[in-house]
Formats: sequence, structure tokens, C-alpha cells
Amino acid sequence: MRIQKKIRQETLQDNLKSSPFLTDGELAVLLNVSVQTIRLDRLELGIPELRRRTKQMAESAQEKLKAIASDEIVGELIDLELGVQGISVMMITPDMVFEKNKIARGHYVFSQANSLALAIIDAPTALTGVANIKFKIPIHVGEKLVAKAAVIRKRGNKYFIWVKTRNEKQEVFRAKFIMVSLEP
Amino acid sequence: MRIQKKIRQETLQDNLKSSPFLTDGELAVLLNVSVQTIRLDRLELGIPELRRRTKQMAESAQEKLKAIASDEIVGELIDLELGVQGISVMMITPDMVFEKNKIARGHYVFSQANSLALAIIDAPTALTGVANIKFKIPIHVGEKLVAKAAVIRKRGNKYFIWVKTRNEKQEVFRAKFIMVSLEP
DNA sequence: ACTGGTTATAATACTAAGTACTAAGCTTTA
DNA sequence: TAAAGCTTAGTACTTAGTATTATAACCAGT
Repeated sequence: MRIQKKIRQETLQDNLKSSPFLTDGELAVLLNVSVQTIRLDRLELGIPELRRRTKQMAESAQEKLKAIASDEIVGELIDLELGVQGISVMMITPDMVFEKNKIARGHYVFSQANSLALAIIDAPTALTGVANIKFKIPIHVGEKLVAKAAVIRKRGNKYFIWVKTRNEKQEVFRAKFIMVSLEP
Repeated sequence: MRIQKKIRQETLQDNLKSSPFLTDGELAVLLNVSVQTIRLDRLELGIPELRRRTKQMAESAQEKLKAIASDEIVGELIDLELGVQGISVMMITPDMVFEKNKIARGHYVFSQANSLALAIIDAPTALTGVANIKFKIPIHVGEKLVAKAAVIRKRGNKYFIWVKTRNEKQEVFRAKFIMVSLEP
């Protein structure tokens, strides 16, 4: 019996992880104990009641969505000289890679480079016109990508920008952008 | 009084949109009416109670997050001839555009084209090697983008693919990809 | 075999945030 | 002025709990 308690509490946590909307009553049936036992277990494990759990989920998921929707700059801008150069860093997380081979999907790497190119332009609004890009070697989960961008030429409302992205060891990606400023 | 009711119900909806975790009691104080009035309004407007709302938010936000994380193909694939050609459709939603000018961020358009290019390759795993892309005209919220891709040449493990994207009226984007198959 | 400590269950009172329903006051408008 | 519409009040009931106390079951050590 001494062991069963620990096992039960672990299964309880597993159950809640996979289906977090279970009430104490439902858990009691699942684990074949009384509702009170479930409550005591929750108390010991510091698991809040169903309604608080639901609210917490709603809040945190909402925040994450907002974060995703509003990231005008993909990656973290760590250095910027307007009109000259800039550096941004991005971690490759598990949701950026293909299921089967754990290699980063190209568009995340492109997005980092593209938004960095956009950020260094010294104009209120600009758009990508043309891009020539090359993926040099595959990128995996957990790698930290450092993208460096530099304006190499400016002609009228057109900016020519180089972006080179490295992981810890080598260059993994490079791109040349022509960005168009929309100013009158 | 006849007008006040409509106004009240609108402010109620606004309040809930901006802070969805308000109880009937709190709403009653805010709108300066009794709790019963709030309940009747909710009934008329088909707004569920706080706890159901919270649960719905938790569920839908969770789903959206999952959808974002797992969208191996950006856009909807509506036609596919493996190794030959494919068509995908994507709506430009408000969260795909820049705040200030409501123009689509380039990387969404790129993502659609890139994942389509990936999808039409007749190989288990492939990666983007090189891309030459051109944004011809700005794309706005609500536009429906149709991307057509075709394999134009295949040399060894390299696929040369054209993608042309149109809105309702004209071509807005085109890209040339060289995709590399990783097969032994 | 008895005692003590842990574990499990039961029982009770109470809370928040409701639903569902009935009844009573007010307006107000035809 | 009377019917119709809107607002408030009140009651009974529900769900999913908290908090607390009491009791039963079990298991170990002496």
C-alpha cells in the first residue's frame, strides 16, 4: 500500500497531462479511489482544481498565440545600425522542424533573414522585392542561428542587402535581398 | 430605454471581448444593472457562462497552437501530381500582415510557395537548396493566393521547380527553387 | 497481541458562479 | 388606460470545488 500511493499520484499526473479537463470525480473513477483521496493527492502535489487549471490554460495559450501573431521580427534583434548592418539570433525549437528528420523547415530560416533585412532599412515602410537565397547545410533542433545583415548598396528606393546565417560552427544559409522602400 | 438595451448589450460584448474572464457580477457593476439583467442579456446574445467561455478558450487556443506547430504544409493543397505539378491556396488573414500598412509579410507568401515546392517532389525527404524569388506587387488582407508549382527539370537528386502565385487578378509573386532530395 | 502511525474514506458545512423559473415593479407605447 | 416590454428580486437547484473533522483500515514494530 505504501508504494501504491506514489504510483497513483504519478498516474494522476499523467492523466491530467493527457486530458487536463478531468474533474475530481472522473479521476476518482479512473483511479478507483474516492473523491477525497483525489483531493488529498492534488493537495500534496500542488495541482489546482479543474476550473483554475482551465483558466490558466486559457490564459497561457492566449499569450502564446499573441506572441506568435505579433512577432514582427522573427528572431531576437541584438544589434542594429540603421541603414548599415544588424544581427539577430534565433533558436531552432522542436516545432520548427520536420517530424521525420528533425531538420528545420526552410521558411523559418528565411523568415529570420527576411525580417532582419527589413529591420535594418532606414525607412518607415519597406517590402521585400527580390530574394536570392541558398541553404548551405541542414539545420537541426537546438541550434542557435546568428544572422548578420548588411546594406551593400542603395539605389533610389531600392536597398541591396546581404544576410549570412551561421550556427555555432559554420555558415548554414545566405541570402541577398532587394528591399523596396514605399516612401513618397 | 429602448435604445439603451441595445447599447448595453453591445458594450457587454465589447467588455467580454477585451476581458473575457468577467463574471456576471462584475459585468453588472460595470454596466450599472442587476445581475439578472446581465444573465438575460447573455441569454439573448447566446453568450455562455464564464466557466464555459474559459473552457472554450482553453480548447480553441490549444488547437490553434497545435495547428500552427504542425502545419507541415502552409496553405491548403488542392491539387497534386507527384513529381510534376501542384496547386495550393492560402487566405491572407489579419495576423499575416504588418500592423501599419496591412501588407502581407513576405515570409508567409514564401512559406506557401516553399512548402508547395516541397510537397510535389517525388521523394521521401527533401530540403530547399536555393531559391530565387520575386515579390511583384504588394498583397493585402483578405486576398486569396493561388500558388501553382511545376517541376521543370530534374538532375540527379536536384529538382528545379517554378512557383507562380496569383491573387484574383494578377501574378503577385514568383519563385524558382532548387530542392535537394536526401535519399541514399 | 496490542499500540501507534500512516493512509483512505466519509461526512458535514460552506463557496462561487452559475441555470431555471416565478413574480413583482416600472415604463411606455399603442 | 391596458397590454407589452424591460428590469429587478427571490427561490430552488447544480457543479466542482475548499476546509475540516471523524472514522475506518492497514501495516509495522515491540
